[in-house]
Amino acid sequence: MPKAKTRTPALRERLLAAALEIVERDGVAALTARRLAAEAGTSPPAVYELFGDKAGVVRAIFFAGFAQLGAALGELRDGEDPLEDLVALAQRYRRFILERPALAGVMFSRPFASFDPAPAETAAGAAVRERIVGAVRRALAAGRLHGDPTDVAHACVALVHGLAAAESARRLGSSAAAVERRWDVALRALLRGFGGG
Amino acid sequence: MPKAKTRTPALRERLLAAALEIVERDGVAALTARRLAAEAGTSPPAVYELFGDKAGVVRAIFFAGFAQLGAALGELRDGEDPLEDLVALAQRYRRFILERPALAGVMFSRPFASFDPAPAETAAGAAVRERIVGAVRRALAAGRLHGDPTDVAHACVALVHGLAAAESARRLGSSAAAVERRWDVALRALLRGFGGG
DNA sequence: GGGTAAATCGTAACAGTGTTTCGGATGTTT
DNA sequence: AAACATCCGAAACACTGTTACGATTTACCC
Repeated sequence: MPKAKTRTPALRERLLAAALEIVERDGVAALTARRLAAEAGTSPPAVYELFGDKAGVVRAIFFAGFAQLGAALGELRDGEDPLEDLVALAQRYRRFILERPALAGVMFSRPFASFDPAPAETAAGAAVRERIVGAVRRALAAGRLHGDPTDVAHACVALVHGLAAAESARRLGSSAAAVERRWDVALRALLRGFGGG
Repeated sequence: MPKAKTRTPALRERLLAAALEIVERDGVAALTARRLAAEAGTSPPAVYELFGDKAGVVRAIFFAGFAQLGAALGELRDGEDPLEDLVALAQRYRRFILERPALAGVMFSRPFASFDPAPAETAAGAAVRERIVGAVRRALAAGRLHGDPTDVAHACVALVHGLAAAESARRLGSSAAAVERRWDVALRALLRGFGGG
């Protein structure tokens, strides 16, 4: 038999952690196969065995980012007012972008890429979407919103995603106060339009 | 004296046209200095003399994209109902993004960290912003909407981007009718939330 | 006209990238 | 100890952004 394998799932996790660190420390441009391998104490071919290609590394970062965002949203507890829960979700969403700008850049950098129909990509954001959709459903059940649940949920998710992408590209305004106000104004307007107070 | 210069503004325009074609045909990853130079019948150093560096080429595409979007929106004529004008603008915006996903990707993602879209978009997107904010202002003047025009415009644009991202990821619904309805429902809810009837 | 000088162009080079090959190292088995 | 199967990473390959520099072309001057 051969010698013991070191290119294991454990090494994959170490590489992914190193990749996230490189991206957050030096930006996505600094993420190269050689640097990543060195940072994790291995060699470039290991990266290719474990991730396929460089796009695979970026894809893994993309997944990890949405997983972390989903976890952050999951920490929020449901309150009395489902509408305020939705606002709180949006605020947490925004805080994530502010705290991890480089990671958010990777997550929102391919806005309309004519991706190959990648079901995995949509799976990445499933937890995030689920959280928002759940709050919408509760608001509908409480009579605070009206309309088709799926339509309302899609609209809310789209607006939050659009605001996140805009802020991540620094396109939502120059002053922090203006950006924050725009999140609030936009979200409350949409909720009001769906019958919310 | 020297020989006649060929790296003129005219060549710059030919290069820019070739760059747009490459991006739309093969994606932004296929845009390399050598390919671009070959496509325009010149050599790589010409690209660097006329655009500075590769980021300069991308920046030029960014500007050209907003000019084209501004022209597309400019073709729409004002109607009687400012709210319907806004809906029509959104639909045209949507069509642009879906018809030219690669170009839209360059325009609405942050291609380079050193390239801050905020001030650049101020210059490039002037016509676009003018068109949307103008329609919002008319709606405000007609008493059909309420709020800060810039805030309202940003909210509309964010929603449009979010819906476009969802649609191009095939996440907005399976049937064309459902997708269409969701665009309409979401947009009209937002306008309603801003005081539109 | 011939020679000089200036200015332009594109070839070729440099460093660094993603990616793959392959020879040597490693451990197991007989 | 010898044979063997397997794994790893140094090195190679094609390509990238970018730049230095020699070849080439033109205008001018004597």
